[in-house]
Amino acid sequence: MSTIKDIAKLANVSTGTVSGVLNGKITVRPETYSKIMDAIAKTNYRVNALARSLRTRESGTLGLLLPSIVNPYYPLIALGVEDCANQYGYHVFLCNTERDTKKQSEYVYALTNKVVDGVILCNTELSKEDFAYLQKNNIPVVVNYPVDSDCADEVCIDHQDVSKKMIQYLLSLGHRRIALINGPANLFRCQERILGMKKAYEEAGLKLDASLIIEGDFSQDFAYECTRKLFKRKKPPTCIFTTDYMAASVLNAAFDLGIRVPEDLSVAGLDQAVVTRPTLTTVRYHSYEIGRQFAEMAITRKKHNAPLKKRTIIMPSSIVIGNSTGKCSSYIKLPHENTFLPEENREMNGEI
Amino acid sequence: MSTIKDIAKLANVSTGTVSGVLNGKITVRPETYSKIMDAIAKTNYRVNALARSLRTRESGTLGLLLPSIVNPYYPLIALGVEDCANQYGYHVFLCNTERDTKKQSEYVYALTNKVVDGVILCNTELSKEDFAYLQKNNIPVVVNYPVDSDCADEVCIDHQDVSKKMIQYLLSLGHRRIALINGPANLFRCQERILGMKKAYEEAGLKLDASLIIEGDFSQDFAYECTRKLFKRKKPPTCIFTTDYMAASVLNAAFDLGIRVPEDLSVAGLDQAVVTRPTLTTVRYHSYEIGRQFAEMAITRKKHNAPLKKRTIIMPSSIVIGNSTGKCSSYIKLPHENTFLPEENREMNGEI
DNA sequence: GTGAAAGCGCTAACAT
DNA sequence: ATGTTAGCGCTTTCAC
Repeated sequence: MSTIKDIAKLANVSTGTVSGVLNGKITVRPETYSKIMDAIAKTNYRVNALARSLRTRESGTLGLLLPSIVNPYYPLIALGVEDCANQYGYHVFLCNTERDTKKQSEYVYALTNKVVDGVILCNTELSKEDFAYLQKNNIPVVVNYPVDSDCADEVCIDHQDVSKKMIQYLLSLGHRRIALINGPANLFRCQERILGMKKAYEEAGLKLDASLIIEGDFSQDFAYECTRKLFKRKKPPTCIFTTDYMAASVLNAAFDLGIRVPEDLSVAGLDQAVVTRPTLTTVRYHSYEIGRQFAEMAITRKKHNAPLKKRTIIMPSSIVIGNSTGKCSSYIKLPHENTFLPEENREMNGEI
Repeated sequence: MSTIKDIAKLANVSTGTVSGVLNGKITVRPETYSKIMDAIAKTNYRVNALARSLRTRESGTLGLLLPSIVNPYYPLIALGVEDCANQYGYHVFLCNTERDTKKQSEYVYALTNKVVDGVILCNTELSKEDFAYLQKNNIPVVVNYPVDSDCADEVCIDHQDVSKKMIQYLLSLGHRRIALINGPANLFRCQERILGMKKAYEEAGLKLDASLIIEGDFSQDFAYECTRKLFKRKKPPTCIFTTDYMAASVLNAAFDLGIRVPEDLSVAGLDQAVVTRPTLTTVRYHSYEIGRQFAEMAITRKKHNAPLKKRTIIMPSSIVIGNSTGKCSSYIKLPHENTFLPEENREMNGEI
């Protein structure tokens, strides 16, 4: 490997000149320029990014923390992050934490050691210590959930609103027993989804059966088993609302149970990450764009020398109606069910 | 950020001692040891990996080139690579090339600049120049297809054998019009799959309709459209064989066309990356393990100081029978079809 | 066992 | 316009 010194010697100039030319920071005589370029071509010279970063304190790398890479939602985001980063000449360390707090910490510290220019926390809620550590080291942080810090940027989705609107839509189809297969209850977005659901019920003057809000772990296995269990209940749901990845599993479970979708069960997803039959009613998040925003935020914050005020973007989202949801029917009316109008429906005061 | 100098000053020792202790390369008096440790704890010191790498020429990072990240096969591999790398204290640059030759090149050069300890080329067939460049820079390279170089390791799958066995299985079900929705014809594994298919037909004494071998681009859109087109043919296939990601799309297309799987059409996949209904007959590759092997190879090659001989591993694979394949029937016998035993079948000499 | 000092390859003042 | 030089933070001889 040739170094800047070799180039300087070959071109009969100083290393400073070579460096200046390479970075477009100085103007030189055309003669000098070509001498340098010739030398570079001859030696196949390439900058050592490590040495450069050591001096400039810029590494041209971003760390992207994801809770999963198997859930198809995240590759979509990673794609956006990567594309945008590449456009800026940046690269991305992919850090798949598997929702493991320890792995999260390790990544945070490892990334700091490697002097990344920014860290993107996608659905990765760090501990106070880890977050503080990033801040102390002046590493630009971009998150997709609200944080206290004034100097971390946020690329968010109004999860509460999304959830509320979807539930409203499902209620409008006549569903009164909607199960929410949620993620871990301590996560912000999961709490928001519950709130949105509650609001939708409240505003409709309906009461919500709390047993239909289920805390899961975002895994397909859980969703599958959960669906089976729901259908062992005396009053199974007429509709299941969950993330796309889990919804795919719900569809499979329904298939295996001989439950028709949407005739017997409506299924609604969240984040438009899977392609199924029947097609899924879901919420489009523009994941790729979210990814791009993540990178954009991190990089611009780094490039900005002056301290930047916190920036918050709420990304748009829209409900996409598929074939997995339909009017609520009573196909799976169980023997023990009241054959009269169920009490839930009565609460709707004839709005159906 | 505190440096090794700060620690040295605080502990009243030299930087060399601190460094030696930190890397476990020297033994010091317990007293000295605790002085250093105290100082480190007090200052929250963390090594600067950049500076260290600049000296040691080891960065603790691997570059992983993938042709796609949306195809669920690749996240699975990435997971394996990452986990194994992490165990060795390494990190992974995820490089999603989208099968774009230019992006591939750019990544190769960028990674070299950043002084990666190894590059994993997963289904990424580099140009001669790019490959040579890596070799010239002494960067350990691991591939999953045969390469000329004596010093690149190979973690392969016997694609020909896999393809042959699957086709044999499908033939055994009575299928005689099996369509192969393949990837780009210039790719090694795609060629191998064709060869395997041909062998299976040959050995069965059957002749293969070349028009059923279709060059695709691994995209779901292509697979979907391709399926539709196949069913516009006078003689549609009774079976479609393709990769899992595309197979999922084939299932969707069949659903949309009202074609029942497996009654009207059998579908077989490759790489066990999707979960569908009906469940897919596919080939299990142990993708996660492949990923681990990738990382293992790259890292051990780097750690080995003496030049290592080329290592080649053939990873096992096994056919997994799902519900997407079944005995060939004549459900979709079209009016123009001969009602007598089709000529293809006659070639089987009564073996059916 | 520990310290001093050179140097990895680069950039950025500061000279000229 | 170009050269000189210090130094980023670390490791590693080589002394002692």
